[in-house]
Amino acid sequence: MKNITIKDIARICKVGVSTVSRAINNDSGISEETRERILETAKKYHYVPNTSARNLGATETNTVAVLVYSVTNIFFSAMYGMFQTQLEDRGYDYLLHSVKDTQDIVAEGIRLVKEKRLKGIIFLGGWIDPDKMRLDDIPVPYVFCTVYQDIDLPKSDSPSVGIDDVKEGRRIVEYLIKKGHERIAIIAGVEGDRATGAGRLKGYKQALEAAGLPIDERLICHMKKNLEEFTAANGYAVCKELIEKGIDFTALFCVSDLTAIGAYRAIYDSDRRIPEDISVAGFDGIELGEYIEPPITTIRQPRDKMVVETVRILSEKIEGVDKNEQLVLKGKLLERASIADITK
Amino acid sequence: MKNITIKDIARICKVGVSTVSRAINNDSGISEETRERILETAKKYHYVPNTSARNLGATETNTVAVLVYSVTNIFFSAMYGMFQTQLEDRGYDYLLHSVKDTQDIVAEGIRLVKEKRLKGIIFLGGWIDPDKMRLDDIPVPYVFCTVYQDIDLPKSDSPSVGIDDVKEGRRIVEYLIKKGHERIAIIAGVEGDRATGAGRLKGYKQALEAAGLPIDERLICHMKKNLEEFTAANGYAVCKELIEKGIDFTALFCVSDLTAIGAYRAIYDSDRRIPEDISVAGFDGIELGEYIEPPITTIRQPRDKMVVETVRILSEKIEGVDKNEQLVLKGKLLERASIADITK
DNA sequence: AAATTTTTCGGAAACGTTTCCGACGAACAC
DNA sequence: GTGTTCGTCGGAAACGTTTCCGAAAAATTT
Repeated sequence: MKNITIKDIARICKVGVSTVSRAINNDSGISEETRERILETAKKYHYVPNTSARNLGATETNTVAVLVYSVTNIFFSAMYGMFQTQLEDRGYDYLLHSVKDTQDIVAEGIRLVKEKRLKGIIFLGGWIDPDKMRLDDIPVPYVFCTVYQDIDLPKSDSPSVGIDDVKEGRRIVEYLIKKGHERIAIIAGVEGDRATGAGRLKGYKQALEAAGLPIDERLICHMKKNLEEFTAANGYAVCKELIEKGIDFTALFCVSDLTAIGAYRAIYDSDRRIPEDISVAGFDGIELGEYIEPPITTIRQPRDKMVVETVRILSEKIEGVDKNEQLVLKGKLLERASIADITK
Repeated sequence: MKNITIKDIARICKVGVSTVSRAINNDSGISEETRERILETAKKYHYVPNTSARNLGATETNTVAVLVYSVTNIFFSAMYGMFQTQLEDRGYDYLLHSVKDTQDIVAEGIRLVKEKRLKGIIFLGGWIDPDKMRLDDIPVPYVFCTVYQDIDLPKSDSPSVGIDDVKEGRRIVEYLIKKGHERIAIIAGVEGDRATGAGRLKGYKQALEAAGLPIDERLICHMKKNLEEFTAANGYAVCKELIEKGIDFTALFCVSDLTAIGAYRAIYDSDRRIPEDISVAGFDGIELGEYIEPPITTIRQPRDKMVVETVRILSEKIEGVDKNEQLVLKGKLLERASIADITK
C-alpha cells in the first residue's frame, strides 16, 4: 500500500506541488478557495506529511529536544508530561532523549542537532562544567533546567532555570538547627558528583558554620556509586550503614525525598521512631512526601513553574531575543511532621 | 557554519558518494582498506549522518516507537530506561511518544508510521478494544506491553506481553481471605475504565465468590476521574471517603502500590493502624513498596522481563517470524508486613 | 592467454518535501 | 491605452541520504 504524497494531492486537485505545500503549511500566496479545496482532499485521502522529507527540504525544523540525564529518576519523569504539554502548546515538535553520563550531555546535544536539525535543546538534570563541555559549540538555542552550576567552577552565562541549591539546602538545615538539632547527619549525592546534591551539601555546611556548630565528617554520608542515585534503595543502604556505625545524631538531612524514604526504612528497622528519635528532612517536594508516614518536611521545587519558564525562555531565544536569562526560582519549605522540636 | 555531508567526505577521499555510504553503513562491496580510510576522515571531520535524509532515502527506517498511554505514571516511567537499553542493544533507533487517550493510541501509531516510517511499534499501557481500534490498519509489526484485554471484549490476536490481571488480582485477594479477612474493600480504577485495573477488580470478585463471601457494592470503590489515575493523591481521596462512610472492613486491596500509599495516609489520619486495624494489599511491586511503613504486600510484575520479552517479540516479528505470540508472565506474591493474620 | 567470475567502485535516480524564481492575469495608476 | 504592481500559481532546484545499475579492475578458471 503506497503512501500518499503531496504529489498525489497535487495531481488530484490539478494544481502544482508548491500550491499544496502552501495550503498545508498555511503559507501566504494562495487563495482561500483553493486552500480549502486542497485541505479537503488531503483530509479525504488521509494525507500525512512525511517528517523526514519536511526536515530535509526545510532549512530548519520545528523540533525541540529534551535531553535528560537520567530517565528513570522520578523527579524528572514527572516533568516529561509537563514539557510535552508546554512544547505542544507552543507548536513545537517534541523529542525526549536520555543520556547515561552527564558529562556527555552537551556532546550528545550537538550530535542530535546535526542529526535531526533541532531548533532548540532543553537540558534536564546533571551539572554544568563549562570547561569540559563545549557550550559554545551548541549551534541552536538551549536552556538548562534543574542543572547545577557549582560555584567553584567557572561560571557559565548559559540561560538556565532552577533553584539556588546552596541557599535552599542551607535553609532547611537552619530550620533543623532552629528546632534544636545540633548533631545533624546528611546523605549527599555520590562522592565527586557535582550535581544539585553537591550544592545542597554546601548549604548544609554553611548552615552549621553560621550557627557555630562543628562539622563532623563522620556525619557526612554519600550515596553509593554501585546503586542508582537518588533512589530509596540507595538511601536505605547508606542510612543503615550510618546507624550501624553507632555515631550519635538527632537529625538527618537527605538531599532527595526518595532517598529519605529509604532512610525512613533503615531508621524503623533499627527500632527508632521518626521524629521522636531521629528527625528527617528531605528535598524536592515530590507528591509522595505528603503521604508517607510521617509526612516529610522538605523543600518543594516548583517543578511546574520551572517547566513553564524553561520553555518560555527557550521559545524567546528561538524567536531571536538576545538575552541569557538565568532564572533562579524560590523553593518552598514544607513544614510537616518528620521533624521534632527538641529545644527545651 | 555549513554542515558537513557525505558529499564532502566523498570529495575529500576522492571516492563516490555511494562508497562513503557503504563504508558508513558497514555494507558489503567495499574493500577493508578504503572503508577504514573513509571512516577515519569521517571521524576527523565530525561527520554525523542526517537522520531525515537517511529515512527519506532508505525504503525503510530502523526506528521503533514506544507509545505510552500515560507518561507520568511511575510504573511505566521506570520502564523507559529499560526499553531504551534493550532497543539500543538490538540496534534500533528509539522514539518515545505519549498519548493522552488510550482510545487514540492505535490511531496515533498509524499516523506516526506514515510520518516517520517506523519499523515497529510498542504500545505501553492502556487497554485494547479490537472493535474500536483499527488494529488491522497498523502496517508494521507491533507488540502490546502491559495492555489489558478485557475478557468481555472480542479477543484480539495481536502479539502481547503482560500478566494475567484477573488471575493475579484473584490471587492476592485469596491470600487476604486465607488470612481470615472477609470484609475486603477495593480501590479499583476509574469507573468504566477497561485497563488493567478492571481485570484486577474482576479477580477480586472471583476470589470472593469462590470463597462464598458476599460482594458488597459499598466496598467497591473507584479512583476519581478528576484526579490523575493510579496516584497516591487519588488513593488518599478515595480511601478517606470510604472511611468516612463508616462502613466496616478489615482489609483493603488497592490495584496499584502508589494508590495504596495514598490509602495508608488516609488510614493513619483516621487513627487506625496497619495492619492491626486494617490490612492493605497493593499491586505492581514498585521498589518503593519495600521501604514504606509497613512494607506492602503486593503482586510484583516482572517489569524487566516484560521489557526484554516485548522487544524480543517485536524484533522477531520485524525479522519476519510469522507468529502472534501472546506471552503471559507470572506475577510474584511478595508477602510483607501490611497484612495481618486474623484467623483465630 | 583468453574467458569468466567476483570484487570494488562511481553515477544517477529516487525519497517527499520546501523554497526560490518566474509567469500569468487582474487590478490599478498614469 | 500603456505601464506597473499585486495576488496567485507552477516548475524546478535543493536538502542528504540510499540503492540500483553498470563499468572497471582484480581474481579466478579454462
